[in-house]
Amino acid sequence: MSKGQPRRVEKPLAEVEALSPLEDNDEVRVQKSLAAAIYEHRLPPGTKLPEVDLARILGTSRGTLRKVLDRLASEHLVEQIPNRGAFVARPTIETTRNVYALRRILEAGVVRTLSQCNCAPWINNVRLQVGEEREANRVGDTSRYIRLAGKFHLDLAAATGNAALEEHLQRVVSQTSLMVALYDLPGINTCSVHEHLEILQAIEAGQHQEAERLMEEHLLSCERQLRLGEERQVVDLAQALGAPPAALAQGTPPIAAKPRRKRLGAVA
Amino acid sequence: MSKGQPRRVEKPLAEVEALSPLEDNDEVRVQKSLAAAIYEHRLPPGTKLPEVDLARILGTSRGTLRKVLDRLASEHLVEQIPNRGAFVARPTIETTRNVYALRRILEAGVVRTLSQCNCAPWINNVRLQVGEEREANRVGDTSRYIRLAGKFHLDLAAATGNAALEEHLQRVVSQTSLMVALYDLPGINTCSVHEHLEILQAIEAGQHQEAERLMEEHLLSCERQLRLGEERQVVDLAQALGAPPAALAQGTPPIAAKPRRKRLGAVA
DNA sequence: CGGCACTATTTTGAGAACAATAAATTCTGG
DNA sequence: CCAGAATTTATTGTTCTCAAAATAGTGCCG
Repeated sequence: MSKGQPRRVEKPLAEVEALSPLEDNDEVRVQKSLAAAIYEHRLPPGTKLPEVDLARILGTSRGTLRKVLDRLASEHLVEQIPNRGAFVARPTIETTRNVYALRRILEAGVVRTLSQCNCAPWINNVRLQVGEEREANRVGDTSRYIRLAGKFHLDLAAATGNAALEEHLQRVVSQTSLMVALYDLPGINTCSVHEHLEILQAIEAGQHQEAERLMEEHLLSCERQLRLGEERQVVDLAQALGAPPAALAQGTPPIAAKPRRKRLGAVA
Repeated sequence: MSKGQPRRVEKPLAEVEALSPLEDNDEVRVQKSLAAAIYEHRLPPGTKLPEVDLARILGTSRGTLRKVLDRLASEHLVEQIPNRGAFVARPTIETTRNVYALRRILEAGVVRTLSQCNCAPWINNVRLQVGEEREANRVGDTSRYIRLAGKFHLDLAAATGNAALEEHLQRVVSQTSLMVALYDLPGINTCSVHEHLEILQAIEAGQHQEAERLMEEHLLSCERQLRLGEERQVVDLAQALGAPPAALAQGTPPIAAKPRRKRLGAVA
């Protein structure tokens, strides 16, 4: 037989091969969209995330969206309440303190690791990005500023070449963004660009100890900018009464009802 | 109808209430089972995990098992290959080095944090457990020994009171178990009980620096016990040819085929 | 007029059936 | 007897449907 043509010819073969870095699978695309929206404060903590609406908005099926919500829940970016649905997470004050402490540990480790590497190739790129950071801050582009400020820390982690370290830091940095959204005073900006530059300088100069100290100090000052004294309820009320967000999140009610007690004795 | 009695009386109310801490949900039960089996080397790296079989064995539905596999994949305990299924993960040598480096960072942070706490209440319990550890090691109860050796590190993390730190360490410790299964020489035992005791001693004596140094040294020596020079393929062949596991994992072929190519959406 | 119980709607949770893909086997031709 | 291709089988992936739970709305009674 003429075997020049196997019978699979009708199968689309062009699109089967290249995929991973260029075009994204539906799942990862949806996950990135949602994670970015949460990270950049376009979806404030407590926002309800109804499955069908989100699926329609993001152009995917309910099943995949469900999977994405599960995964984001495992990263503590969303909370899932049984039979109630998913909400953008609202980390407690205690969690906030813990995560900042963890960040200090991780990022001190990053700086220490970097002190054994060659900084030359990447440090200039990072420095340029800090410039963009400053610019975004000046202009008032919050989303962009948040993204870049986080990217600074993640870039340092990436520069270590330790993918595991980078991944774990990614998680806590994402969580941190939620905490900033919850507890930060609106006018103040979290990461000081100046401190970022100082850290870079110390790294470049080979002053490990000093760089490590500066990083810990920087993270401490970030944490100190948060209002962690008050109860979470206060923040709720402020959000609920003070600012009707209207167009912020698509029509979502500004407060998420407290997960009522798990239905104890309904019948007395 | 007589409305004095609300109509919901016939609803079973006993089973509605208590659930969270005492009895486990199906999902978490299955996840714990699988994670424990992997952690304790009852399911060696590369083992195929077919959905229907596992679902039947663990007494759950395919859907929930699927969810559990997804979650374990996000913790890097299993690898998922599109259209091929899930396998117990086989971390590379590079990943192994990275994870050990991350453990050094995290656990040095644990010890540092502990130096600011009051050790009195918990340190005796931990010391008792190290005794059990030694006993399990002497008797040759591998599963128990693995569990206890890991538990030492996790207990220290738990003692810090930082849940986030504990959670992240949990992840890397679990991964470490896979690496030990892959790269450790069979006869040697990973965590030296003696070193654990030394670390406890230093913590109790308030010698922070020394405790931190001992911990890093301990983790370094754990990593050094692994054969990380050789390629992973060698280990594969050794497993495949040398030891027919038979009853180890239920009838699973000893090698996992190389992940071909990742797949794409495929819809034209 | 306010509170409570009931009904109805909406939303989530889970199972089952169906479709797609890769591996294994068998069949045919050289 | 071997090689290669087509079929068959087994396993995964997706979608759909149905049931359960919670919330919101409505009417009734105090």
